[in-house]
Amino acid sequence: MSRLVNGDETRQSDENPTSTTVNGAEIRQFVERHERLEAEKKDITDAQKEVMAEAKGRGYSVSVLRSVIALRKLSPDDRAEAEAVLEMYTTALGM
Amino acid sequence: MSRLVNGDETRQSDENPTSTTVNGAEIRQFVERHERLEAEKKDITDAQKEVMAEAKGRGYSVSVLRSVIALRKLSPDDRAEAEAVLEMYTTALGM
Amino acid sequence: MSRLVNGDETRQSDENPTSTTVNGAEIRQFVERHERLEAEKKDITDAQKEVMAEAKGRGYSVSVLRSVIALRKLSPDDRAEAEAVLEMYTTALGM
Amino acid sequence: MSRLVNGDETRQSDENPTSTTVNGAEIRQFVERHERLEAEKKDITDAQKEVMAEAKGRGYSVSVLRSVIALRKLSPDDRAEAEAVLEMYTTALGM
DNA sequence: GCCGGAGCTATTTGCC
DNA sequence: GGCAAATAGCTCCGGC
Repeated sequence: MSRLVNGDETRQSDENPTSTTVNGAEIRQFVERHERLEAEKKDITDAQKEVMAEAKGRGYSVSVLRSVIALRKLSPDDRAEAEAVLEMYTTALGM
Repeated sequence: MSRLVNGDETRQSDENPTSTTVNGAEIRQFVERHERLEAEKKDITDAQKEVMAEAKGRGYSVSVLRSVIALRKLSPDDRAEAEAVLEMYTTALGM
Repeated sequence: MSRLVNGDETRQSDENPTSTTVNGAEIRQFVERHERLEAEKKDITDAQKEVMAEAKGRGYSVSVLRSVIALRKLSPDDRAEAEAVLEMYTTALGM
Repeated sequence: MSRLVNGDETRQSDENPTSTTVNGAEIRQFVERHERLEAEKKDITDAQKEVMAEAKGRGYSVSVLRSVIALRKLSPDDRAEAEAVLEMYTTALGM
């Protein structure tokens, strides 16, 4: 059976009765730091939703705004290619 | 069943020829706020990776840590129980 | 307390011991017909995935194909407007 | 993080000037197969609506029927149990 | 006729 | 890099 944790056997020894406590605290640190960051991400995601909701309230199309943001993410070359490919397909279909 | 754009959303009457400029600034506000938030999310994701990398460097299994976090996520209303589960897991792992 | 089923009390009377059987058969008919149709939908969805997988295997971009299909769904007017709105936004942003 | 198109997917060498026509037919095949399947799905969805409408006309609660179907979906591996649950519900409802 | 909730589709993220 | 699970957005249905 393989071990679920990485090597460094000394840190996992049963010889030291305090090691569990120490490791528990340590693992808890990592877990809670990660969870805290996760919560921050959620807050930001919510803020993004607010941005879109506000834009919608101002009369803008949320879906188009999303498209604009996606386009801005593309490098100019990528964007040119994206448009070229779409046009190639639509042209091939007579659209 | 899906539409690329919402029905009525131009928000552009032909009456005011300067509206494009004004809207340009407004659109830019929304777009840039959204992009800024996206960048923050990326920073946080990177920070999470650092947390995991550090934990790994301390000898912990990243996959086990992820499992622990996932378990805690399942019962957010009962943190005491979540902590008991965490302890059970760490104990079972000889930690 | 509100009743979960619609009126027509006579169909739910306890006076007739056979009504449960009759209604059980009837409800089962509806449920199973619905489930059968659901299974057919799933088969079709799977077939659609196969179509896309095959197209991908032939070297086409699945995402662009999806865009093409979405465009074909739009009425010519809707499509023109969608493109106009996107262009308006990108122009306003100097893109 | 998202791209509008996949990286290398043009599938169009410049060596063969007729490839667009050929690909047009090929693209059309994929697109139309997909659209045809979509239409079939719509027919089935309509049939499902008819089932529910008919059940409603027979005095049943659409929402309860949906619940029953959802329950059966949860344990597809144990149809006997699902049927027991169905009977329990129908009995509890005085049906 | 509108609002809220649920189901489904599509995109994204993590794993192999 | 591909695949699969998780998440978010969208659409539709039912209820008020």
